[in-house]
Amino acid sequence: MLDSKLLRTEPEVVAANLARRGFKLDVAHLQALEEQRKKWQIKVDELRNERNVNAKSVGKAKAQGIDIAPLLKQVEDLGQQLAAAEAEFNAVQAQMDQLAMGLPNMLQDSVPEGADETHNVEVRRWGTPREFPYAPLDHVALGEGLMMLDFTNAAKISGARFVVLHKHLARLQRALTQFMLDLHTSEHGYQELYVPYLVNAASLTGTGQLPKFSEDLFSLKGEQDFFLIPTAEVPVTNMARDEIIEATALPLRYVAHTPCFRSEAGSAGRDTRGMIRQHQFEKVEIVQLVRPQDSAAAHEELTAHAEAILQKLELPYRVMALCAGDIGFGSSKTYDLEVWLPGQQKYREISSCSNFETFQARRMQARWRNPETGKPEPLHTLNGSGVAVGRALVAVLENYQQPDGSIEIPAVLKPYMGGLERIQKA
RNA sequence: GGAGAGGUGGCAGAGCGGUUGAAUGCACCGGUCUUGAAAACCGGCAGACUCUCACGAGUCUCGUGGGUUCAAAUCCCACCCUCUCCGCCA
Repeated sequence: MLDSKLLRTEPEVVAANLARRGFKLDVAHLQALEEQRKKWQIKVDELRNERNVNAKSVGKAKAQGIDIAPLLKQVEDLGQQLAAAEAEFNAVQAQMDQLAMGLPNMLQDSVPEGADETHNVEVRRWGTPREFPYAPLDHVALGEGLMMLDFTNAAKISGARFVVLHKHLARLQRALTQFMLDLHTSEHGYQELYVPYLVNAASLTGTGQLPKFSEDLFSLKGEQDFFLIPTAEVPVTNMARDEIIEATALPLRYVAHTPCFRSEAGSAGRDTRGMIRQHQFEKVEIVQLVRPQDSAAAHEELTAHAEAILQKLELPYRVMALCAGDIGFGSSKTYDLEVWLPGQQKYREISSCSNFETFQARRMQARWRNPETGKPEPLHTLNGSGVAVGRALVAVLENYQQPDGSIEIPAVLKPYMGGLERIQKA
C-alpha cells in the first residue's frame, strides 16, 4: 500500500512512477473519488458530532431530573440521516480501498527502465560455466537415469507439476536445505523460524498476494479460511503485523525453510519438463525488518547472503536487476539470482531478493518507534530466497554431472550426505 | 470432541448504559534535585482520519462484525482468538 498522503497530495508524482511499470493510474478518477470521500466524511463527522452532543445533553438533563422528551424529539430523524450518510461514505471508502490495494509499489530511481524481462540488467556474474566435452544432460535425464527422480508416481499420486524424489536425491534436497539454514544462521546472523504452512487471508493481504493474486494461491475448501503459503515470506513477515517494534530491536533477521505451494495458473505450457516449475517446492527464505534508512544497504547485504549459498556450492550465477516492467507488485527494487543450468545452456532464476520498503508494512501495520519523532512509523521489509531448494537441486545435478551419469557431491554438502562422494545408480 | 473462564493503551490491570479514550501501576520521554547516576518529586505519554496557514476543533477505534438505545468498553446475537479441566491423538 502506498502512502495515502502522497497519493492524495501528489498523485501525478505517483502516477509517473507507476507508469514506469506500465501501470496506468487514473488520476482524475482518483481525485474525483477523493473529493467524494472527503465530502461524505465531513458530513458523517458533523452528524455524529450532533448526535454525540445531543446524547450528552440528554444525559445531563436526565441527571438533573429535567424532562428529556423535547430533546429526544429534536433528534428524531438524526439517526436516519446519519445512516444514509454513512452508507454513502462507506461505499466511496470501499472503492478507495479497492483502488489503493490494487496499486503496485513505487520504484526506486535505480530500477532500470524496460517493459519486460529482456530489459533486465546484468549487474555482475560469478563463476565460469563448466566446459563439457559432450552434450550435458538436463536434470530430468540425469535423475531418471539414476532412478531417483520420479514424475510417474507423482502424477499418479497428485498430478502434473509434482515430483517424488528417491533415496540419495531426496537426501540431497534435505542436505541442501540444512546447509542453507546453517549458513544463514551461523554466518549471516539470521534467526531460524519454524512457521505455519497454512495462513489466513489477512496475512496474505499483508504481504500483497491478496486481494489481487488469489488465482496464484491454493486455498482450502474447509470451513476455515486457510491458504497454503506460496512462500515463507508470508508467515515470516507477518510476524510483525500489528506490532510496534522498538528501534533497538532492529534489524530483525529471520530465516525459515518451508514448502511453497503455487497454483501456477497462467503458466500452462511453461517449464512443463522437470522440476523447475512445480505446485509444491522447498525454499529457504530470508527476511529482514529494518529501519527505513537502512533498507537500501540491507538489500545489498541480503542479496549477498543469497549469493553466498551459490558461491559455496560453486554454482555459476549472475545477478540481474529487474527492470521496471518485470518487477513484482510489492517490490521497490529486485535483484534476481540466475544460476547456470548446463542442461538448458541458460541462466535460470533461483532467487529473488526484494526491498518492499514500506509497502508491506503499511498493509500490515508493521511499525517501529522512531526515536527522533517518538512516533510509530512503518518499517521496511525485505526478503529473498536463500535459495530455492528445488532449483538448487536441479543446478547441482546438472553442474556436477559426470560422463557416466553419476553426480559428484559438492564439497560443502558432503558432511550432510554422510560422507557420500557421488550419487550413482544403485 | 465435552465443560468452563476470558479478550481493554507498549506491558500489567480497573471500569453502576450517560463529563471514560478510558483509573492505577510499570515501561518510556522531559524537568527538578545530584559532581554524575540511582532514588524521590513534577510534567508528558495510544493509534488512525478530517477541518484549519496556525492555535485548535471534530470523528473513529476497548478481539471482529451486526443489533438494542437519544447515548454502548458496559446490554443482546454471531464469529475469531487465548487460557483451564476432561476425553482422544502424532
